[in-house]
Amino acid sequence: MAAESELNTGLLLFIPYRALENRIFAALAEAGFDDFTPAQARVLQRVGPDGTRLTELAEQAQVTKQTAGFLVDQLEKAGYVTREPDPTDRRARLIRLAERARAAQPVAAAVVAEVEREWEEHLGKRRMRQLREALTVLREITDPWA
Amino acid sequence: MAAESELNTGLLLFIPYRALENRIFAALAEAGFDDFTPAQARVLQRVGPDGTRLTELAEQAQVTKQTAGFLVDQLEKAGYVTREPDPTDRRARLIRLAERARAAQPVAAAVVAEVEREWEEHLGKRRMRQLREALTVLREITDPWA
DNA sequence: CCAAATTAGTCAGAGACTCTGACCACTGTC
DNA sequence: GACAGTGGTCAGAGTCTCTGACTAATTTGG
Repeated sequence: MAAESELNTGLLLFIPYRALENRIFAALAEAGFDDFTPAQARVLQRVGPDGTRLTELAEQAQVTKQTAGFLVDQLEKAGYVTREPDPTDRRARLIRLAERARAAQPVAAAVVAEVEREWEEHLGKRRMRQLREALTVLREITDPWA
Repeated sequence: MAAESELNTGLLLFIPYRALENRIFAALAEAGFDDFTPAQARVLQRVGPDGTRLTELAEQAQVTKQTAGFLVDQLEKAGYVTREPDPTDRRARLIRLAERARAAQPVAAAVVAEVEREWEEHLGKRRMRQLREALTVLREITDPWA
């Protein structure tokens, strides 16, 4: 609610985050991956290589499992994920990345690499390293599930 | 879509941002300011001390002006903002903070200060300063409207 | 072993958010 | 003073998210 020269750290964190997200989204759309929404992407991003349970996705994305289920439905219809029974627990099902998601990964990774390179160029190697180090340490007390 | 030890910088930025936002939201709710939503808060946060036009709020919050108008309607009904004619342009109206928003500000500010103190304690003064400096410089190339 | 508590997920319904498209009122320019 | 541009609203639809209630499978305690 203020706009003095010293922004609060939260907004300072958010600004580059959103810039990166926008870039990724635009690049994916340009590459033909324009059939999913930001909300779906936030869930998709958290599907692990060996599959992930719905409840776990919901926790990490900080939504209810109903919401996560709804989003996974869309992603499944669009061919980005599959649902398979979890061999270790017959109540559960594992969400796995499908072909279309694996095709999108390199595109997203390339943009992330490109943006990080731009940032490093602007900040300088030293400050970029300091930024990542500080954020990594900060994660210890701000990441509720890790 | 990956979970190696080295997270991409975007996620690293997002984790503490969300942690801070959650803290602010919880504190405001506990203080009785529980009658607004996150989406409304993101708009409210951007109302300047001398009032701000709807279009400007929309740009900064990265939503359409229709969406911003919808959110301002809610905030107005809940007593957080007022709409007044802009003396310099009869098409425009200035959104201004109302009493209830001014009452909430110190609560939010206190939480931000508290969280920043915790972060500084965990990171150390030096790394905290480096973090803020890097983010401030990064803003130069990631903040589209500033 | 079995009853109770817990956990994984779904279904139903409602509210909140966001968009596109169409539109009106005012401003600034030539 | 027409006209392109800007500030804002109205209408309608699609998306996201939640609460509450429920089923099925697992885990726990006696």
